[in-house]
Amino acid sequence: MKQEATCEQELIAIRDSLEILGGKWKLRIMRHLNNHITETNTFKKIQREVEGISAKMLSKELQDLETNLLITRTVMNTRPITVNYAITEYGKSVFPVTETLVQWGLNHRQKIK
Amino acid sequence: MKQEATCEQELIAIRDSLEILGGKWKLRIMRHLNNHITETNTFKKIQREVEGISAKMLSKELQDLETNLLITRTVMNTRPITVNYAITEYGKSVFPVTETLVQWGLNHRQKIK
DNA sequence: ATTATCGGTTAACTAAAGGTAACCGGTTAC
DNA sequence: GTAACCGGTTACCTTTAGTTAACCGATAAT
Repeated sequence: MKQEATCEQELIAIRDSLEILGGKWKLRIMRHLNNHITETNTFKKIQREVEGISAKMLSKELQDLETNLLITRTVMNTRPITVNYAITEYGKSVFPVTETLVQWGLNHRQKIK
Repeated sequence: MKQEATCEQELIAIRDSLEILGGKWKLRIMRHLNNHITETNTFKKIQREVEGISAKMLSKELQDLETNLLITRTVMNTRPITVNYAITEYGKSVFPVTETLVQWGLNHRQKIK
């Protein structure tokens, strides 16, 4: 549901969101997982498809997202071992955030060209 | 209008958006200006109401936002001189982004408590 | 004359984010 | 046995973000 808040509370809410979702990679990872929600998403696959991210950053960002219950990490019983990352129900709540950023970015690109 | 894109283009769009709107302060400043769109927003007033921001950061962030045509800066003919910052028509397009972050932040705060 | 307000700038610094490259154990294919 | 793939970790370094405090000129109030 839509919630009401004072301007001050709104700014605090933005700060809270950015603490969890801010930085260069987290929202991109979340969007990617949401776009591939029916597939298995291994570490290497994510690294290939979220262009430019290093193993170190990906590892750290995935840990942060898991800590905040936005994704799950599952070690699969395969040879060689693979690890599947999946978005949680709660993680799906991030979709509107990524969607507005996608739309704004697409629109901005059109505007400046 | 809503635009369609491939997953790859979507991730690029998010990157583009974050290049312009990312960081700790820009979205908070934009939200504040949007919430006080009918008032005059002077430097000191913004600094008081966007809690925690230093003069240096505010100055820098306002310059960045002006460069990207999201806000205007107007020196007023008052004594002492005041400067009014106002959101542009284009700047209003950022509102949905801040709105989803506000809602997510409010919801998250409820969830973890 | 002194103090205060406005709208900043500057310098010096610290902290956080992010990048690069080497390396790890385990497994499988050649 | 050697090379390749998976899923990372570690150490080292650079860059960016952000903080603190001092200071500036102009104007106005006491």
